Amino acid sequence: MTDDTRQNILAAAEALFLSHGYHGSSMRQIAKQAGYSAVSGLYNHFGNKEALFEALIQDRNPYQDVLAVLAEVEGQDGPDLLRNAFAALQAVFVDYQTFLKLLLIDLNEFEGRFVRAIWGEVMPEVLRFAQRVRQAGGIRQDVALPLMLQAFGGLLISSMVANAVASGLLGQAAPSDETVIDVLIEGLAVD
Amino acid sequence: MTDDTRQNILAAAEALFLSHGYHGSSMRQIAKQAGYSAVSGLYNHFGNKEALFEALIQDRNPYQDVLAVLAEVEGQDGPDLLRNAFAALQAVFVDYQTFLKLLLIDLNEFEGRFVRAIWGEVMPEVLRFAQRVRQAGGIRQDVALPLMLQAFGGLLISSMVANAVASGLLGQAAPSDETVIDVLIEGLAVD
DNA sequence: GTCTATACGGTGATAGAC
DNA sequence: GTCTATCACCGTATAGAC
Repeated sequence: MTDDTRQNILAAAEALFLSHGYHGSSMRQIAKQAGYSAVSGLYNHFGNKEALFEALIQDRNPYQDVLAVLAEVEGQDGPDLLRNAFAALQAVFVDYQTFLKLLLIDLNEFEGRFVRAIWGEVMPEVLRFAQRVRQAGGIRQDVALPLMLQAFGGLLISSMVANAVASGLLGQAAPSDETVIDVLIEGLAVD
Repeated sequence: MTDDTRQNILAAAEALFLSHGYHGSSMRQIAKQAGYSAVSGLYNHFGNKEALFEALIQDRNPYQDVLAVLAEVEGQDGPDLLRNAFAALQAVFVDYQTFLKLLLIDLNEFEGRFVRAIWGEVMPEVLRFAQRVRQAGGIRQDVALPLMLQAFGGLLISSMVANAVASGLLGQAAPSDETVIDVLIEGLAVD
C-alpha cells in the first residue's frame, strides 16, 4: 500500500475515533470517510479494527519528540535541568493533546498494550535523563531516583490533564498554571 | 425493585465491566451472570446499558469516604495536615482500586460525565480543606491555592496509578513508594 | 412487576463475483 | 478496488405469560 492511502485511512480513523470513540466509530463509517464505498476496501489495507488502531497509535505518538527533548535539554544544575525539561515536555504535549484521547482508548480497550510498548522504548532515555539531573548537582541525594521520577511525571501528567480539561478536550474549563514544577523543585533542591 | 435484585445486577455488571470492559460486556452476558435467562429481565430494572453503568458508578464511588477524610483529618500545622490527608486518602483509595477502571470507562465512553457530577459535590469540601491548610500555618503564602491543589492531586493520582500498575490492574509491575508527598511538602514549607 | 421469547437494525469480519 | 451475501453477536423494543 502506498503511504498516501495509508495516511488517508489513518486520518479518517483518527477523526472518527476522536469524535465518537472507538466503538462509536464503525469500520463502515471509517471506510466511507476515507473515500471507499465498501468496507472491504479497508480490510485490504488493515487486517482488522485493532490493527488499524495500533497503526494510528504508532503513527501519532510523541515518541520521537520526547526522546529529542530528553537527549538535548540543557541546564546549569539539577534544578535547572528539571525546570527546562518540564517546560520543553509541556510544549511538546501541547501539540499532542489529541493523543491523550488515543491513550485513553488504549488503556480502556487494550489494557494500555500499545502505549506500554512505546513506553518501553522511552524509559531507558528517561533513566539516563534522571542520572544526568542527579550528576548535575544541586539535588538532594537522599531522594531516590524512582521517587523523583514519579513526582516529576505525576506533576507533568496533572499539568497535561489540567491543560486538556481547560481546552475542553476531556471536560469543563479549569485554570491552568505553568509553575507547578517550581514547588517540586523547591522540595528537591539542596538546602 | 428490591435492593437485593439491584445489588445482584450491579455485582454482575461490575465483575464483567472490570474484566472485559464496557463494550466487551454484553447485556446478555450480564443478564446471564445475574441469573436471568433473558436480557429483558435486566431492562425491567435499568432502562439501558448506560443507566446500568451510571448506577454502578453512583454505588461504587469513594465519595463518602473522601468527604469524611477531608472533614475529619487533623494536623498541628499546614504540612502536617497535608501529610495526614495524603496518607488517609491513599488508604481510602486502596479500597477503591477497582473504581479506577470504572473511572477510565466513564472518561472514555461518557466523556467523564458521571465522575464529574460526583466531583462537583466533592470540590467544595476540597476547597474548604485547602483553606484549612493555609490557615494552619507553616505553608508558603506565595503559592496559590489552585496550584497547591493541582500539585497535591497530581501526586495523589500518580501514587494511585503507580499502585494500580504495581497490583497489575492496569499493566505490569512497578515499584511503589509512599513518601512522594514529602518532597512536595518540603517545597511548600516556609523556609 | 417480573420474567421469557422473539424480532429489528446495527456491528466486525469473511467470502466470492466482477 | 467494487459490489453483494452471509455470519454471529450487539443494544434495544415489544408482546405476552405468570
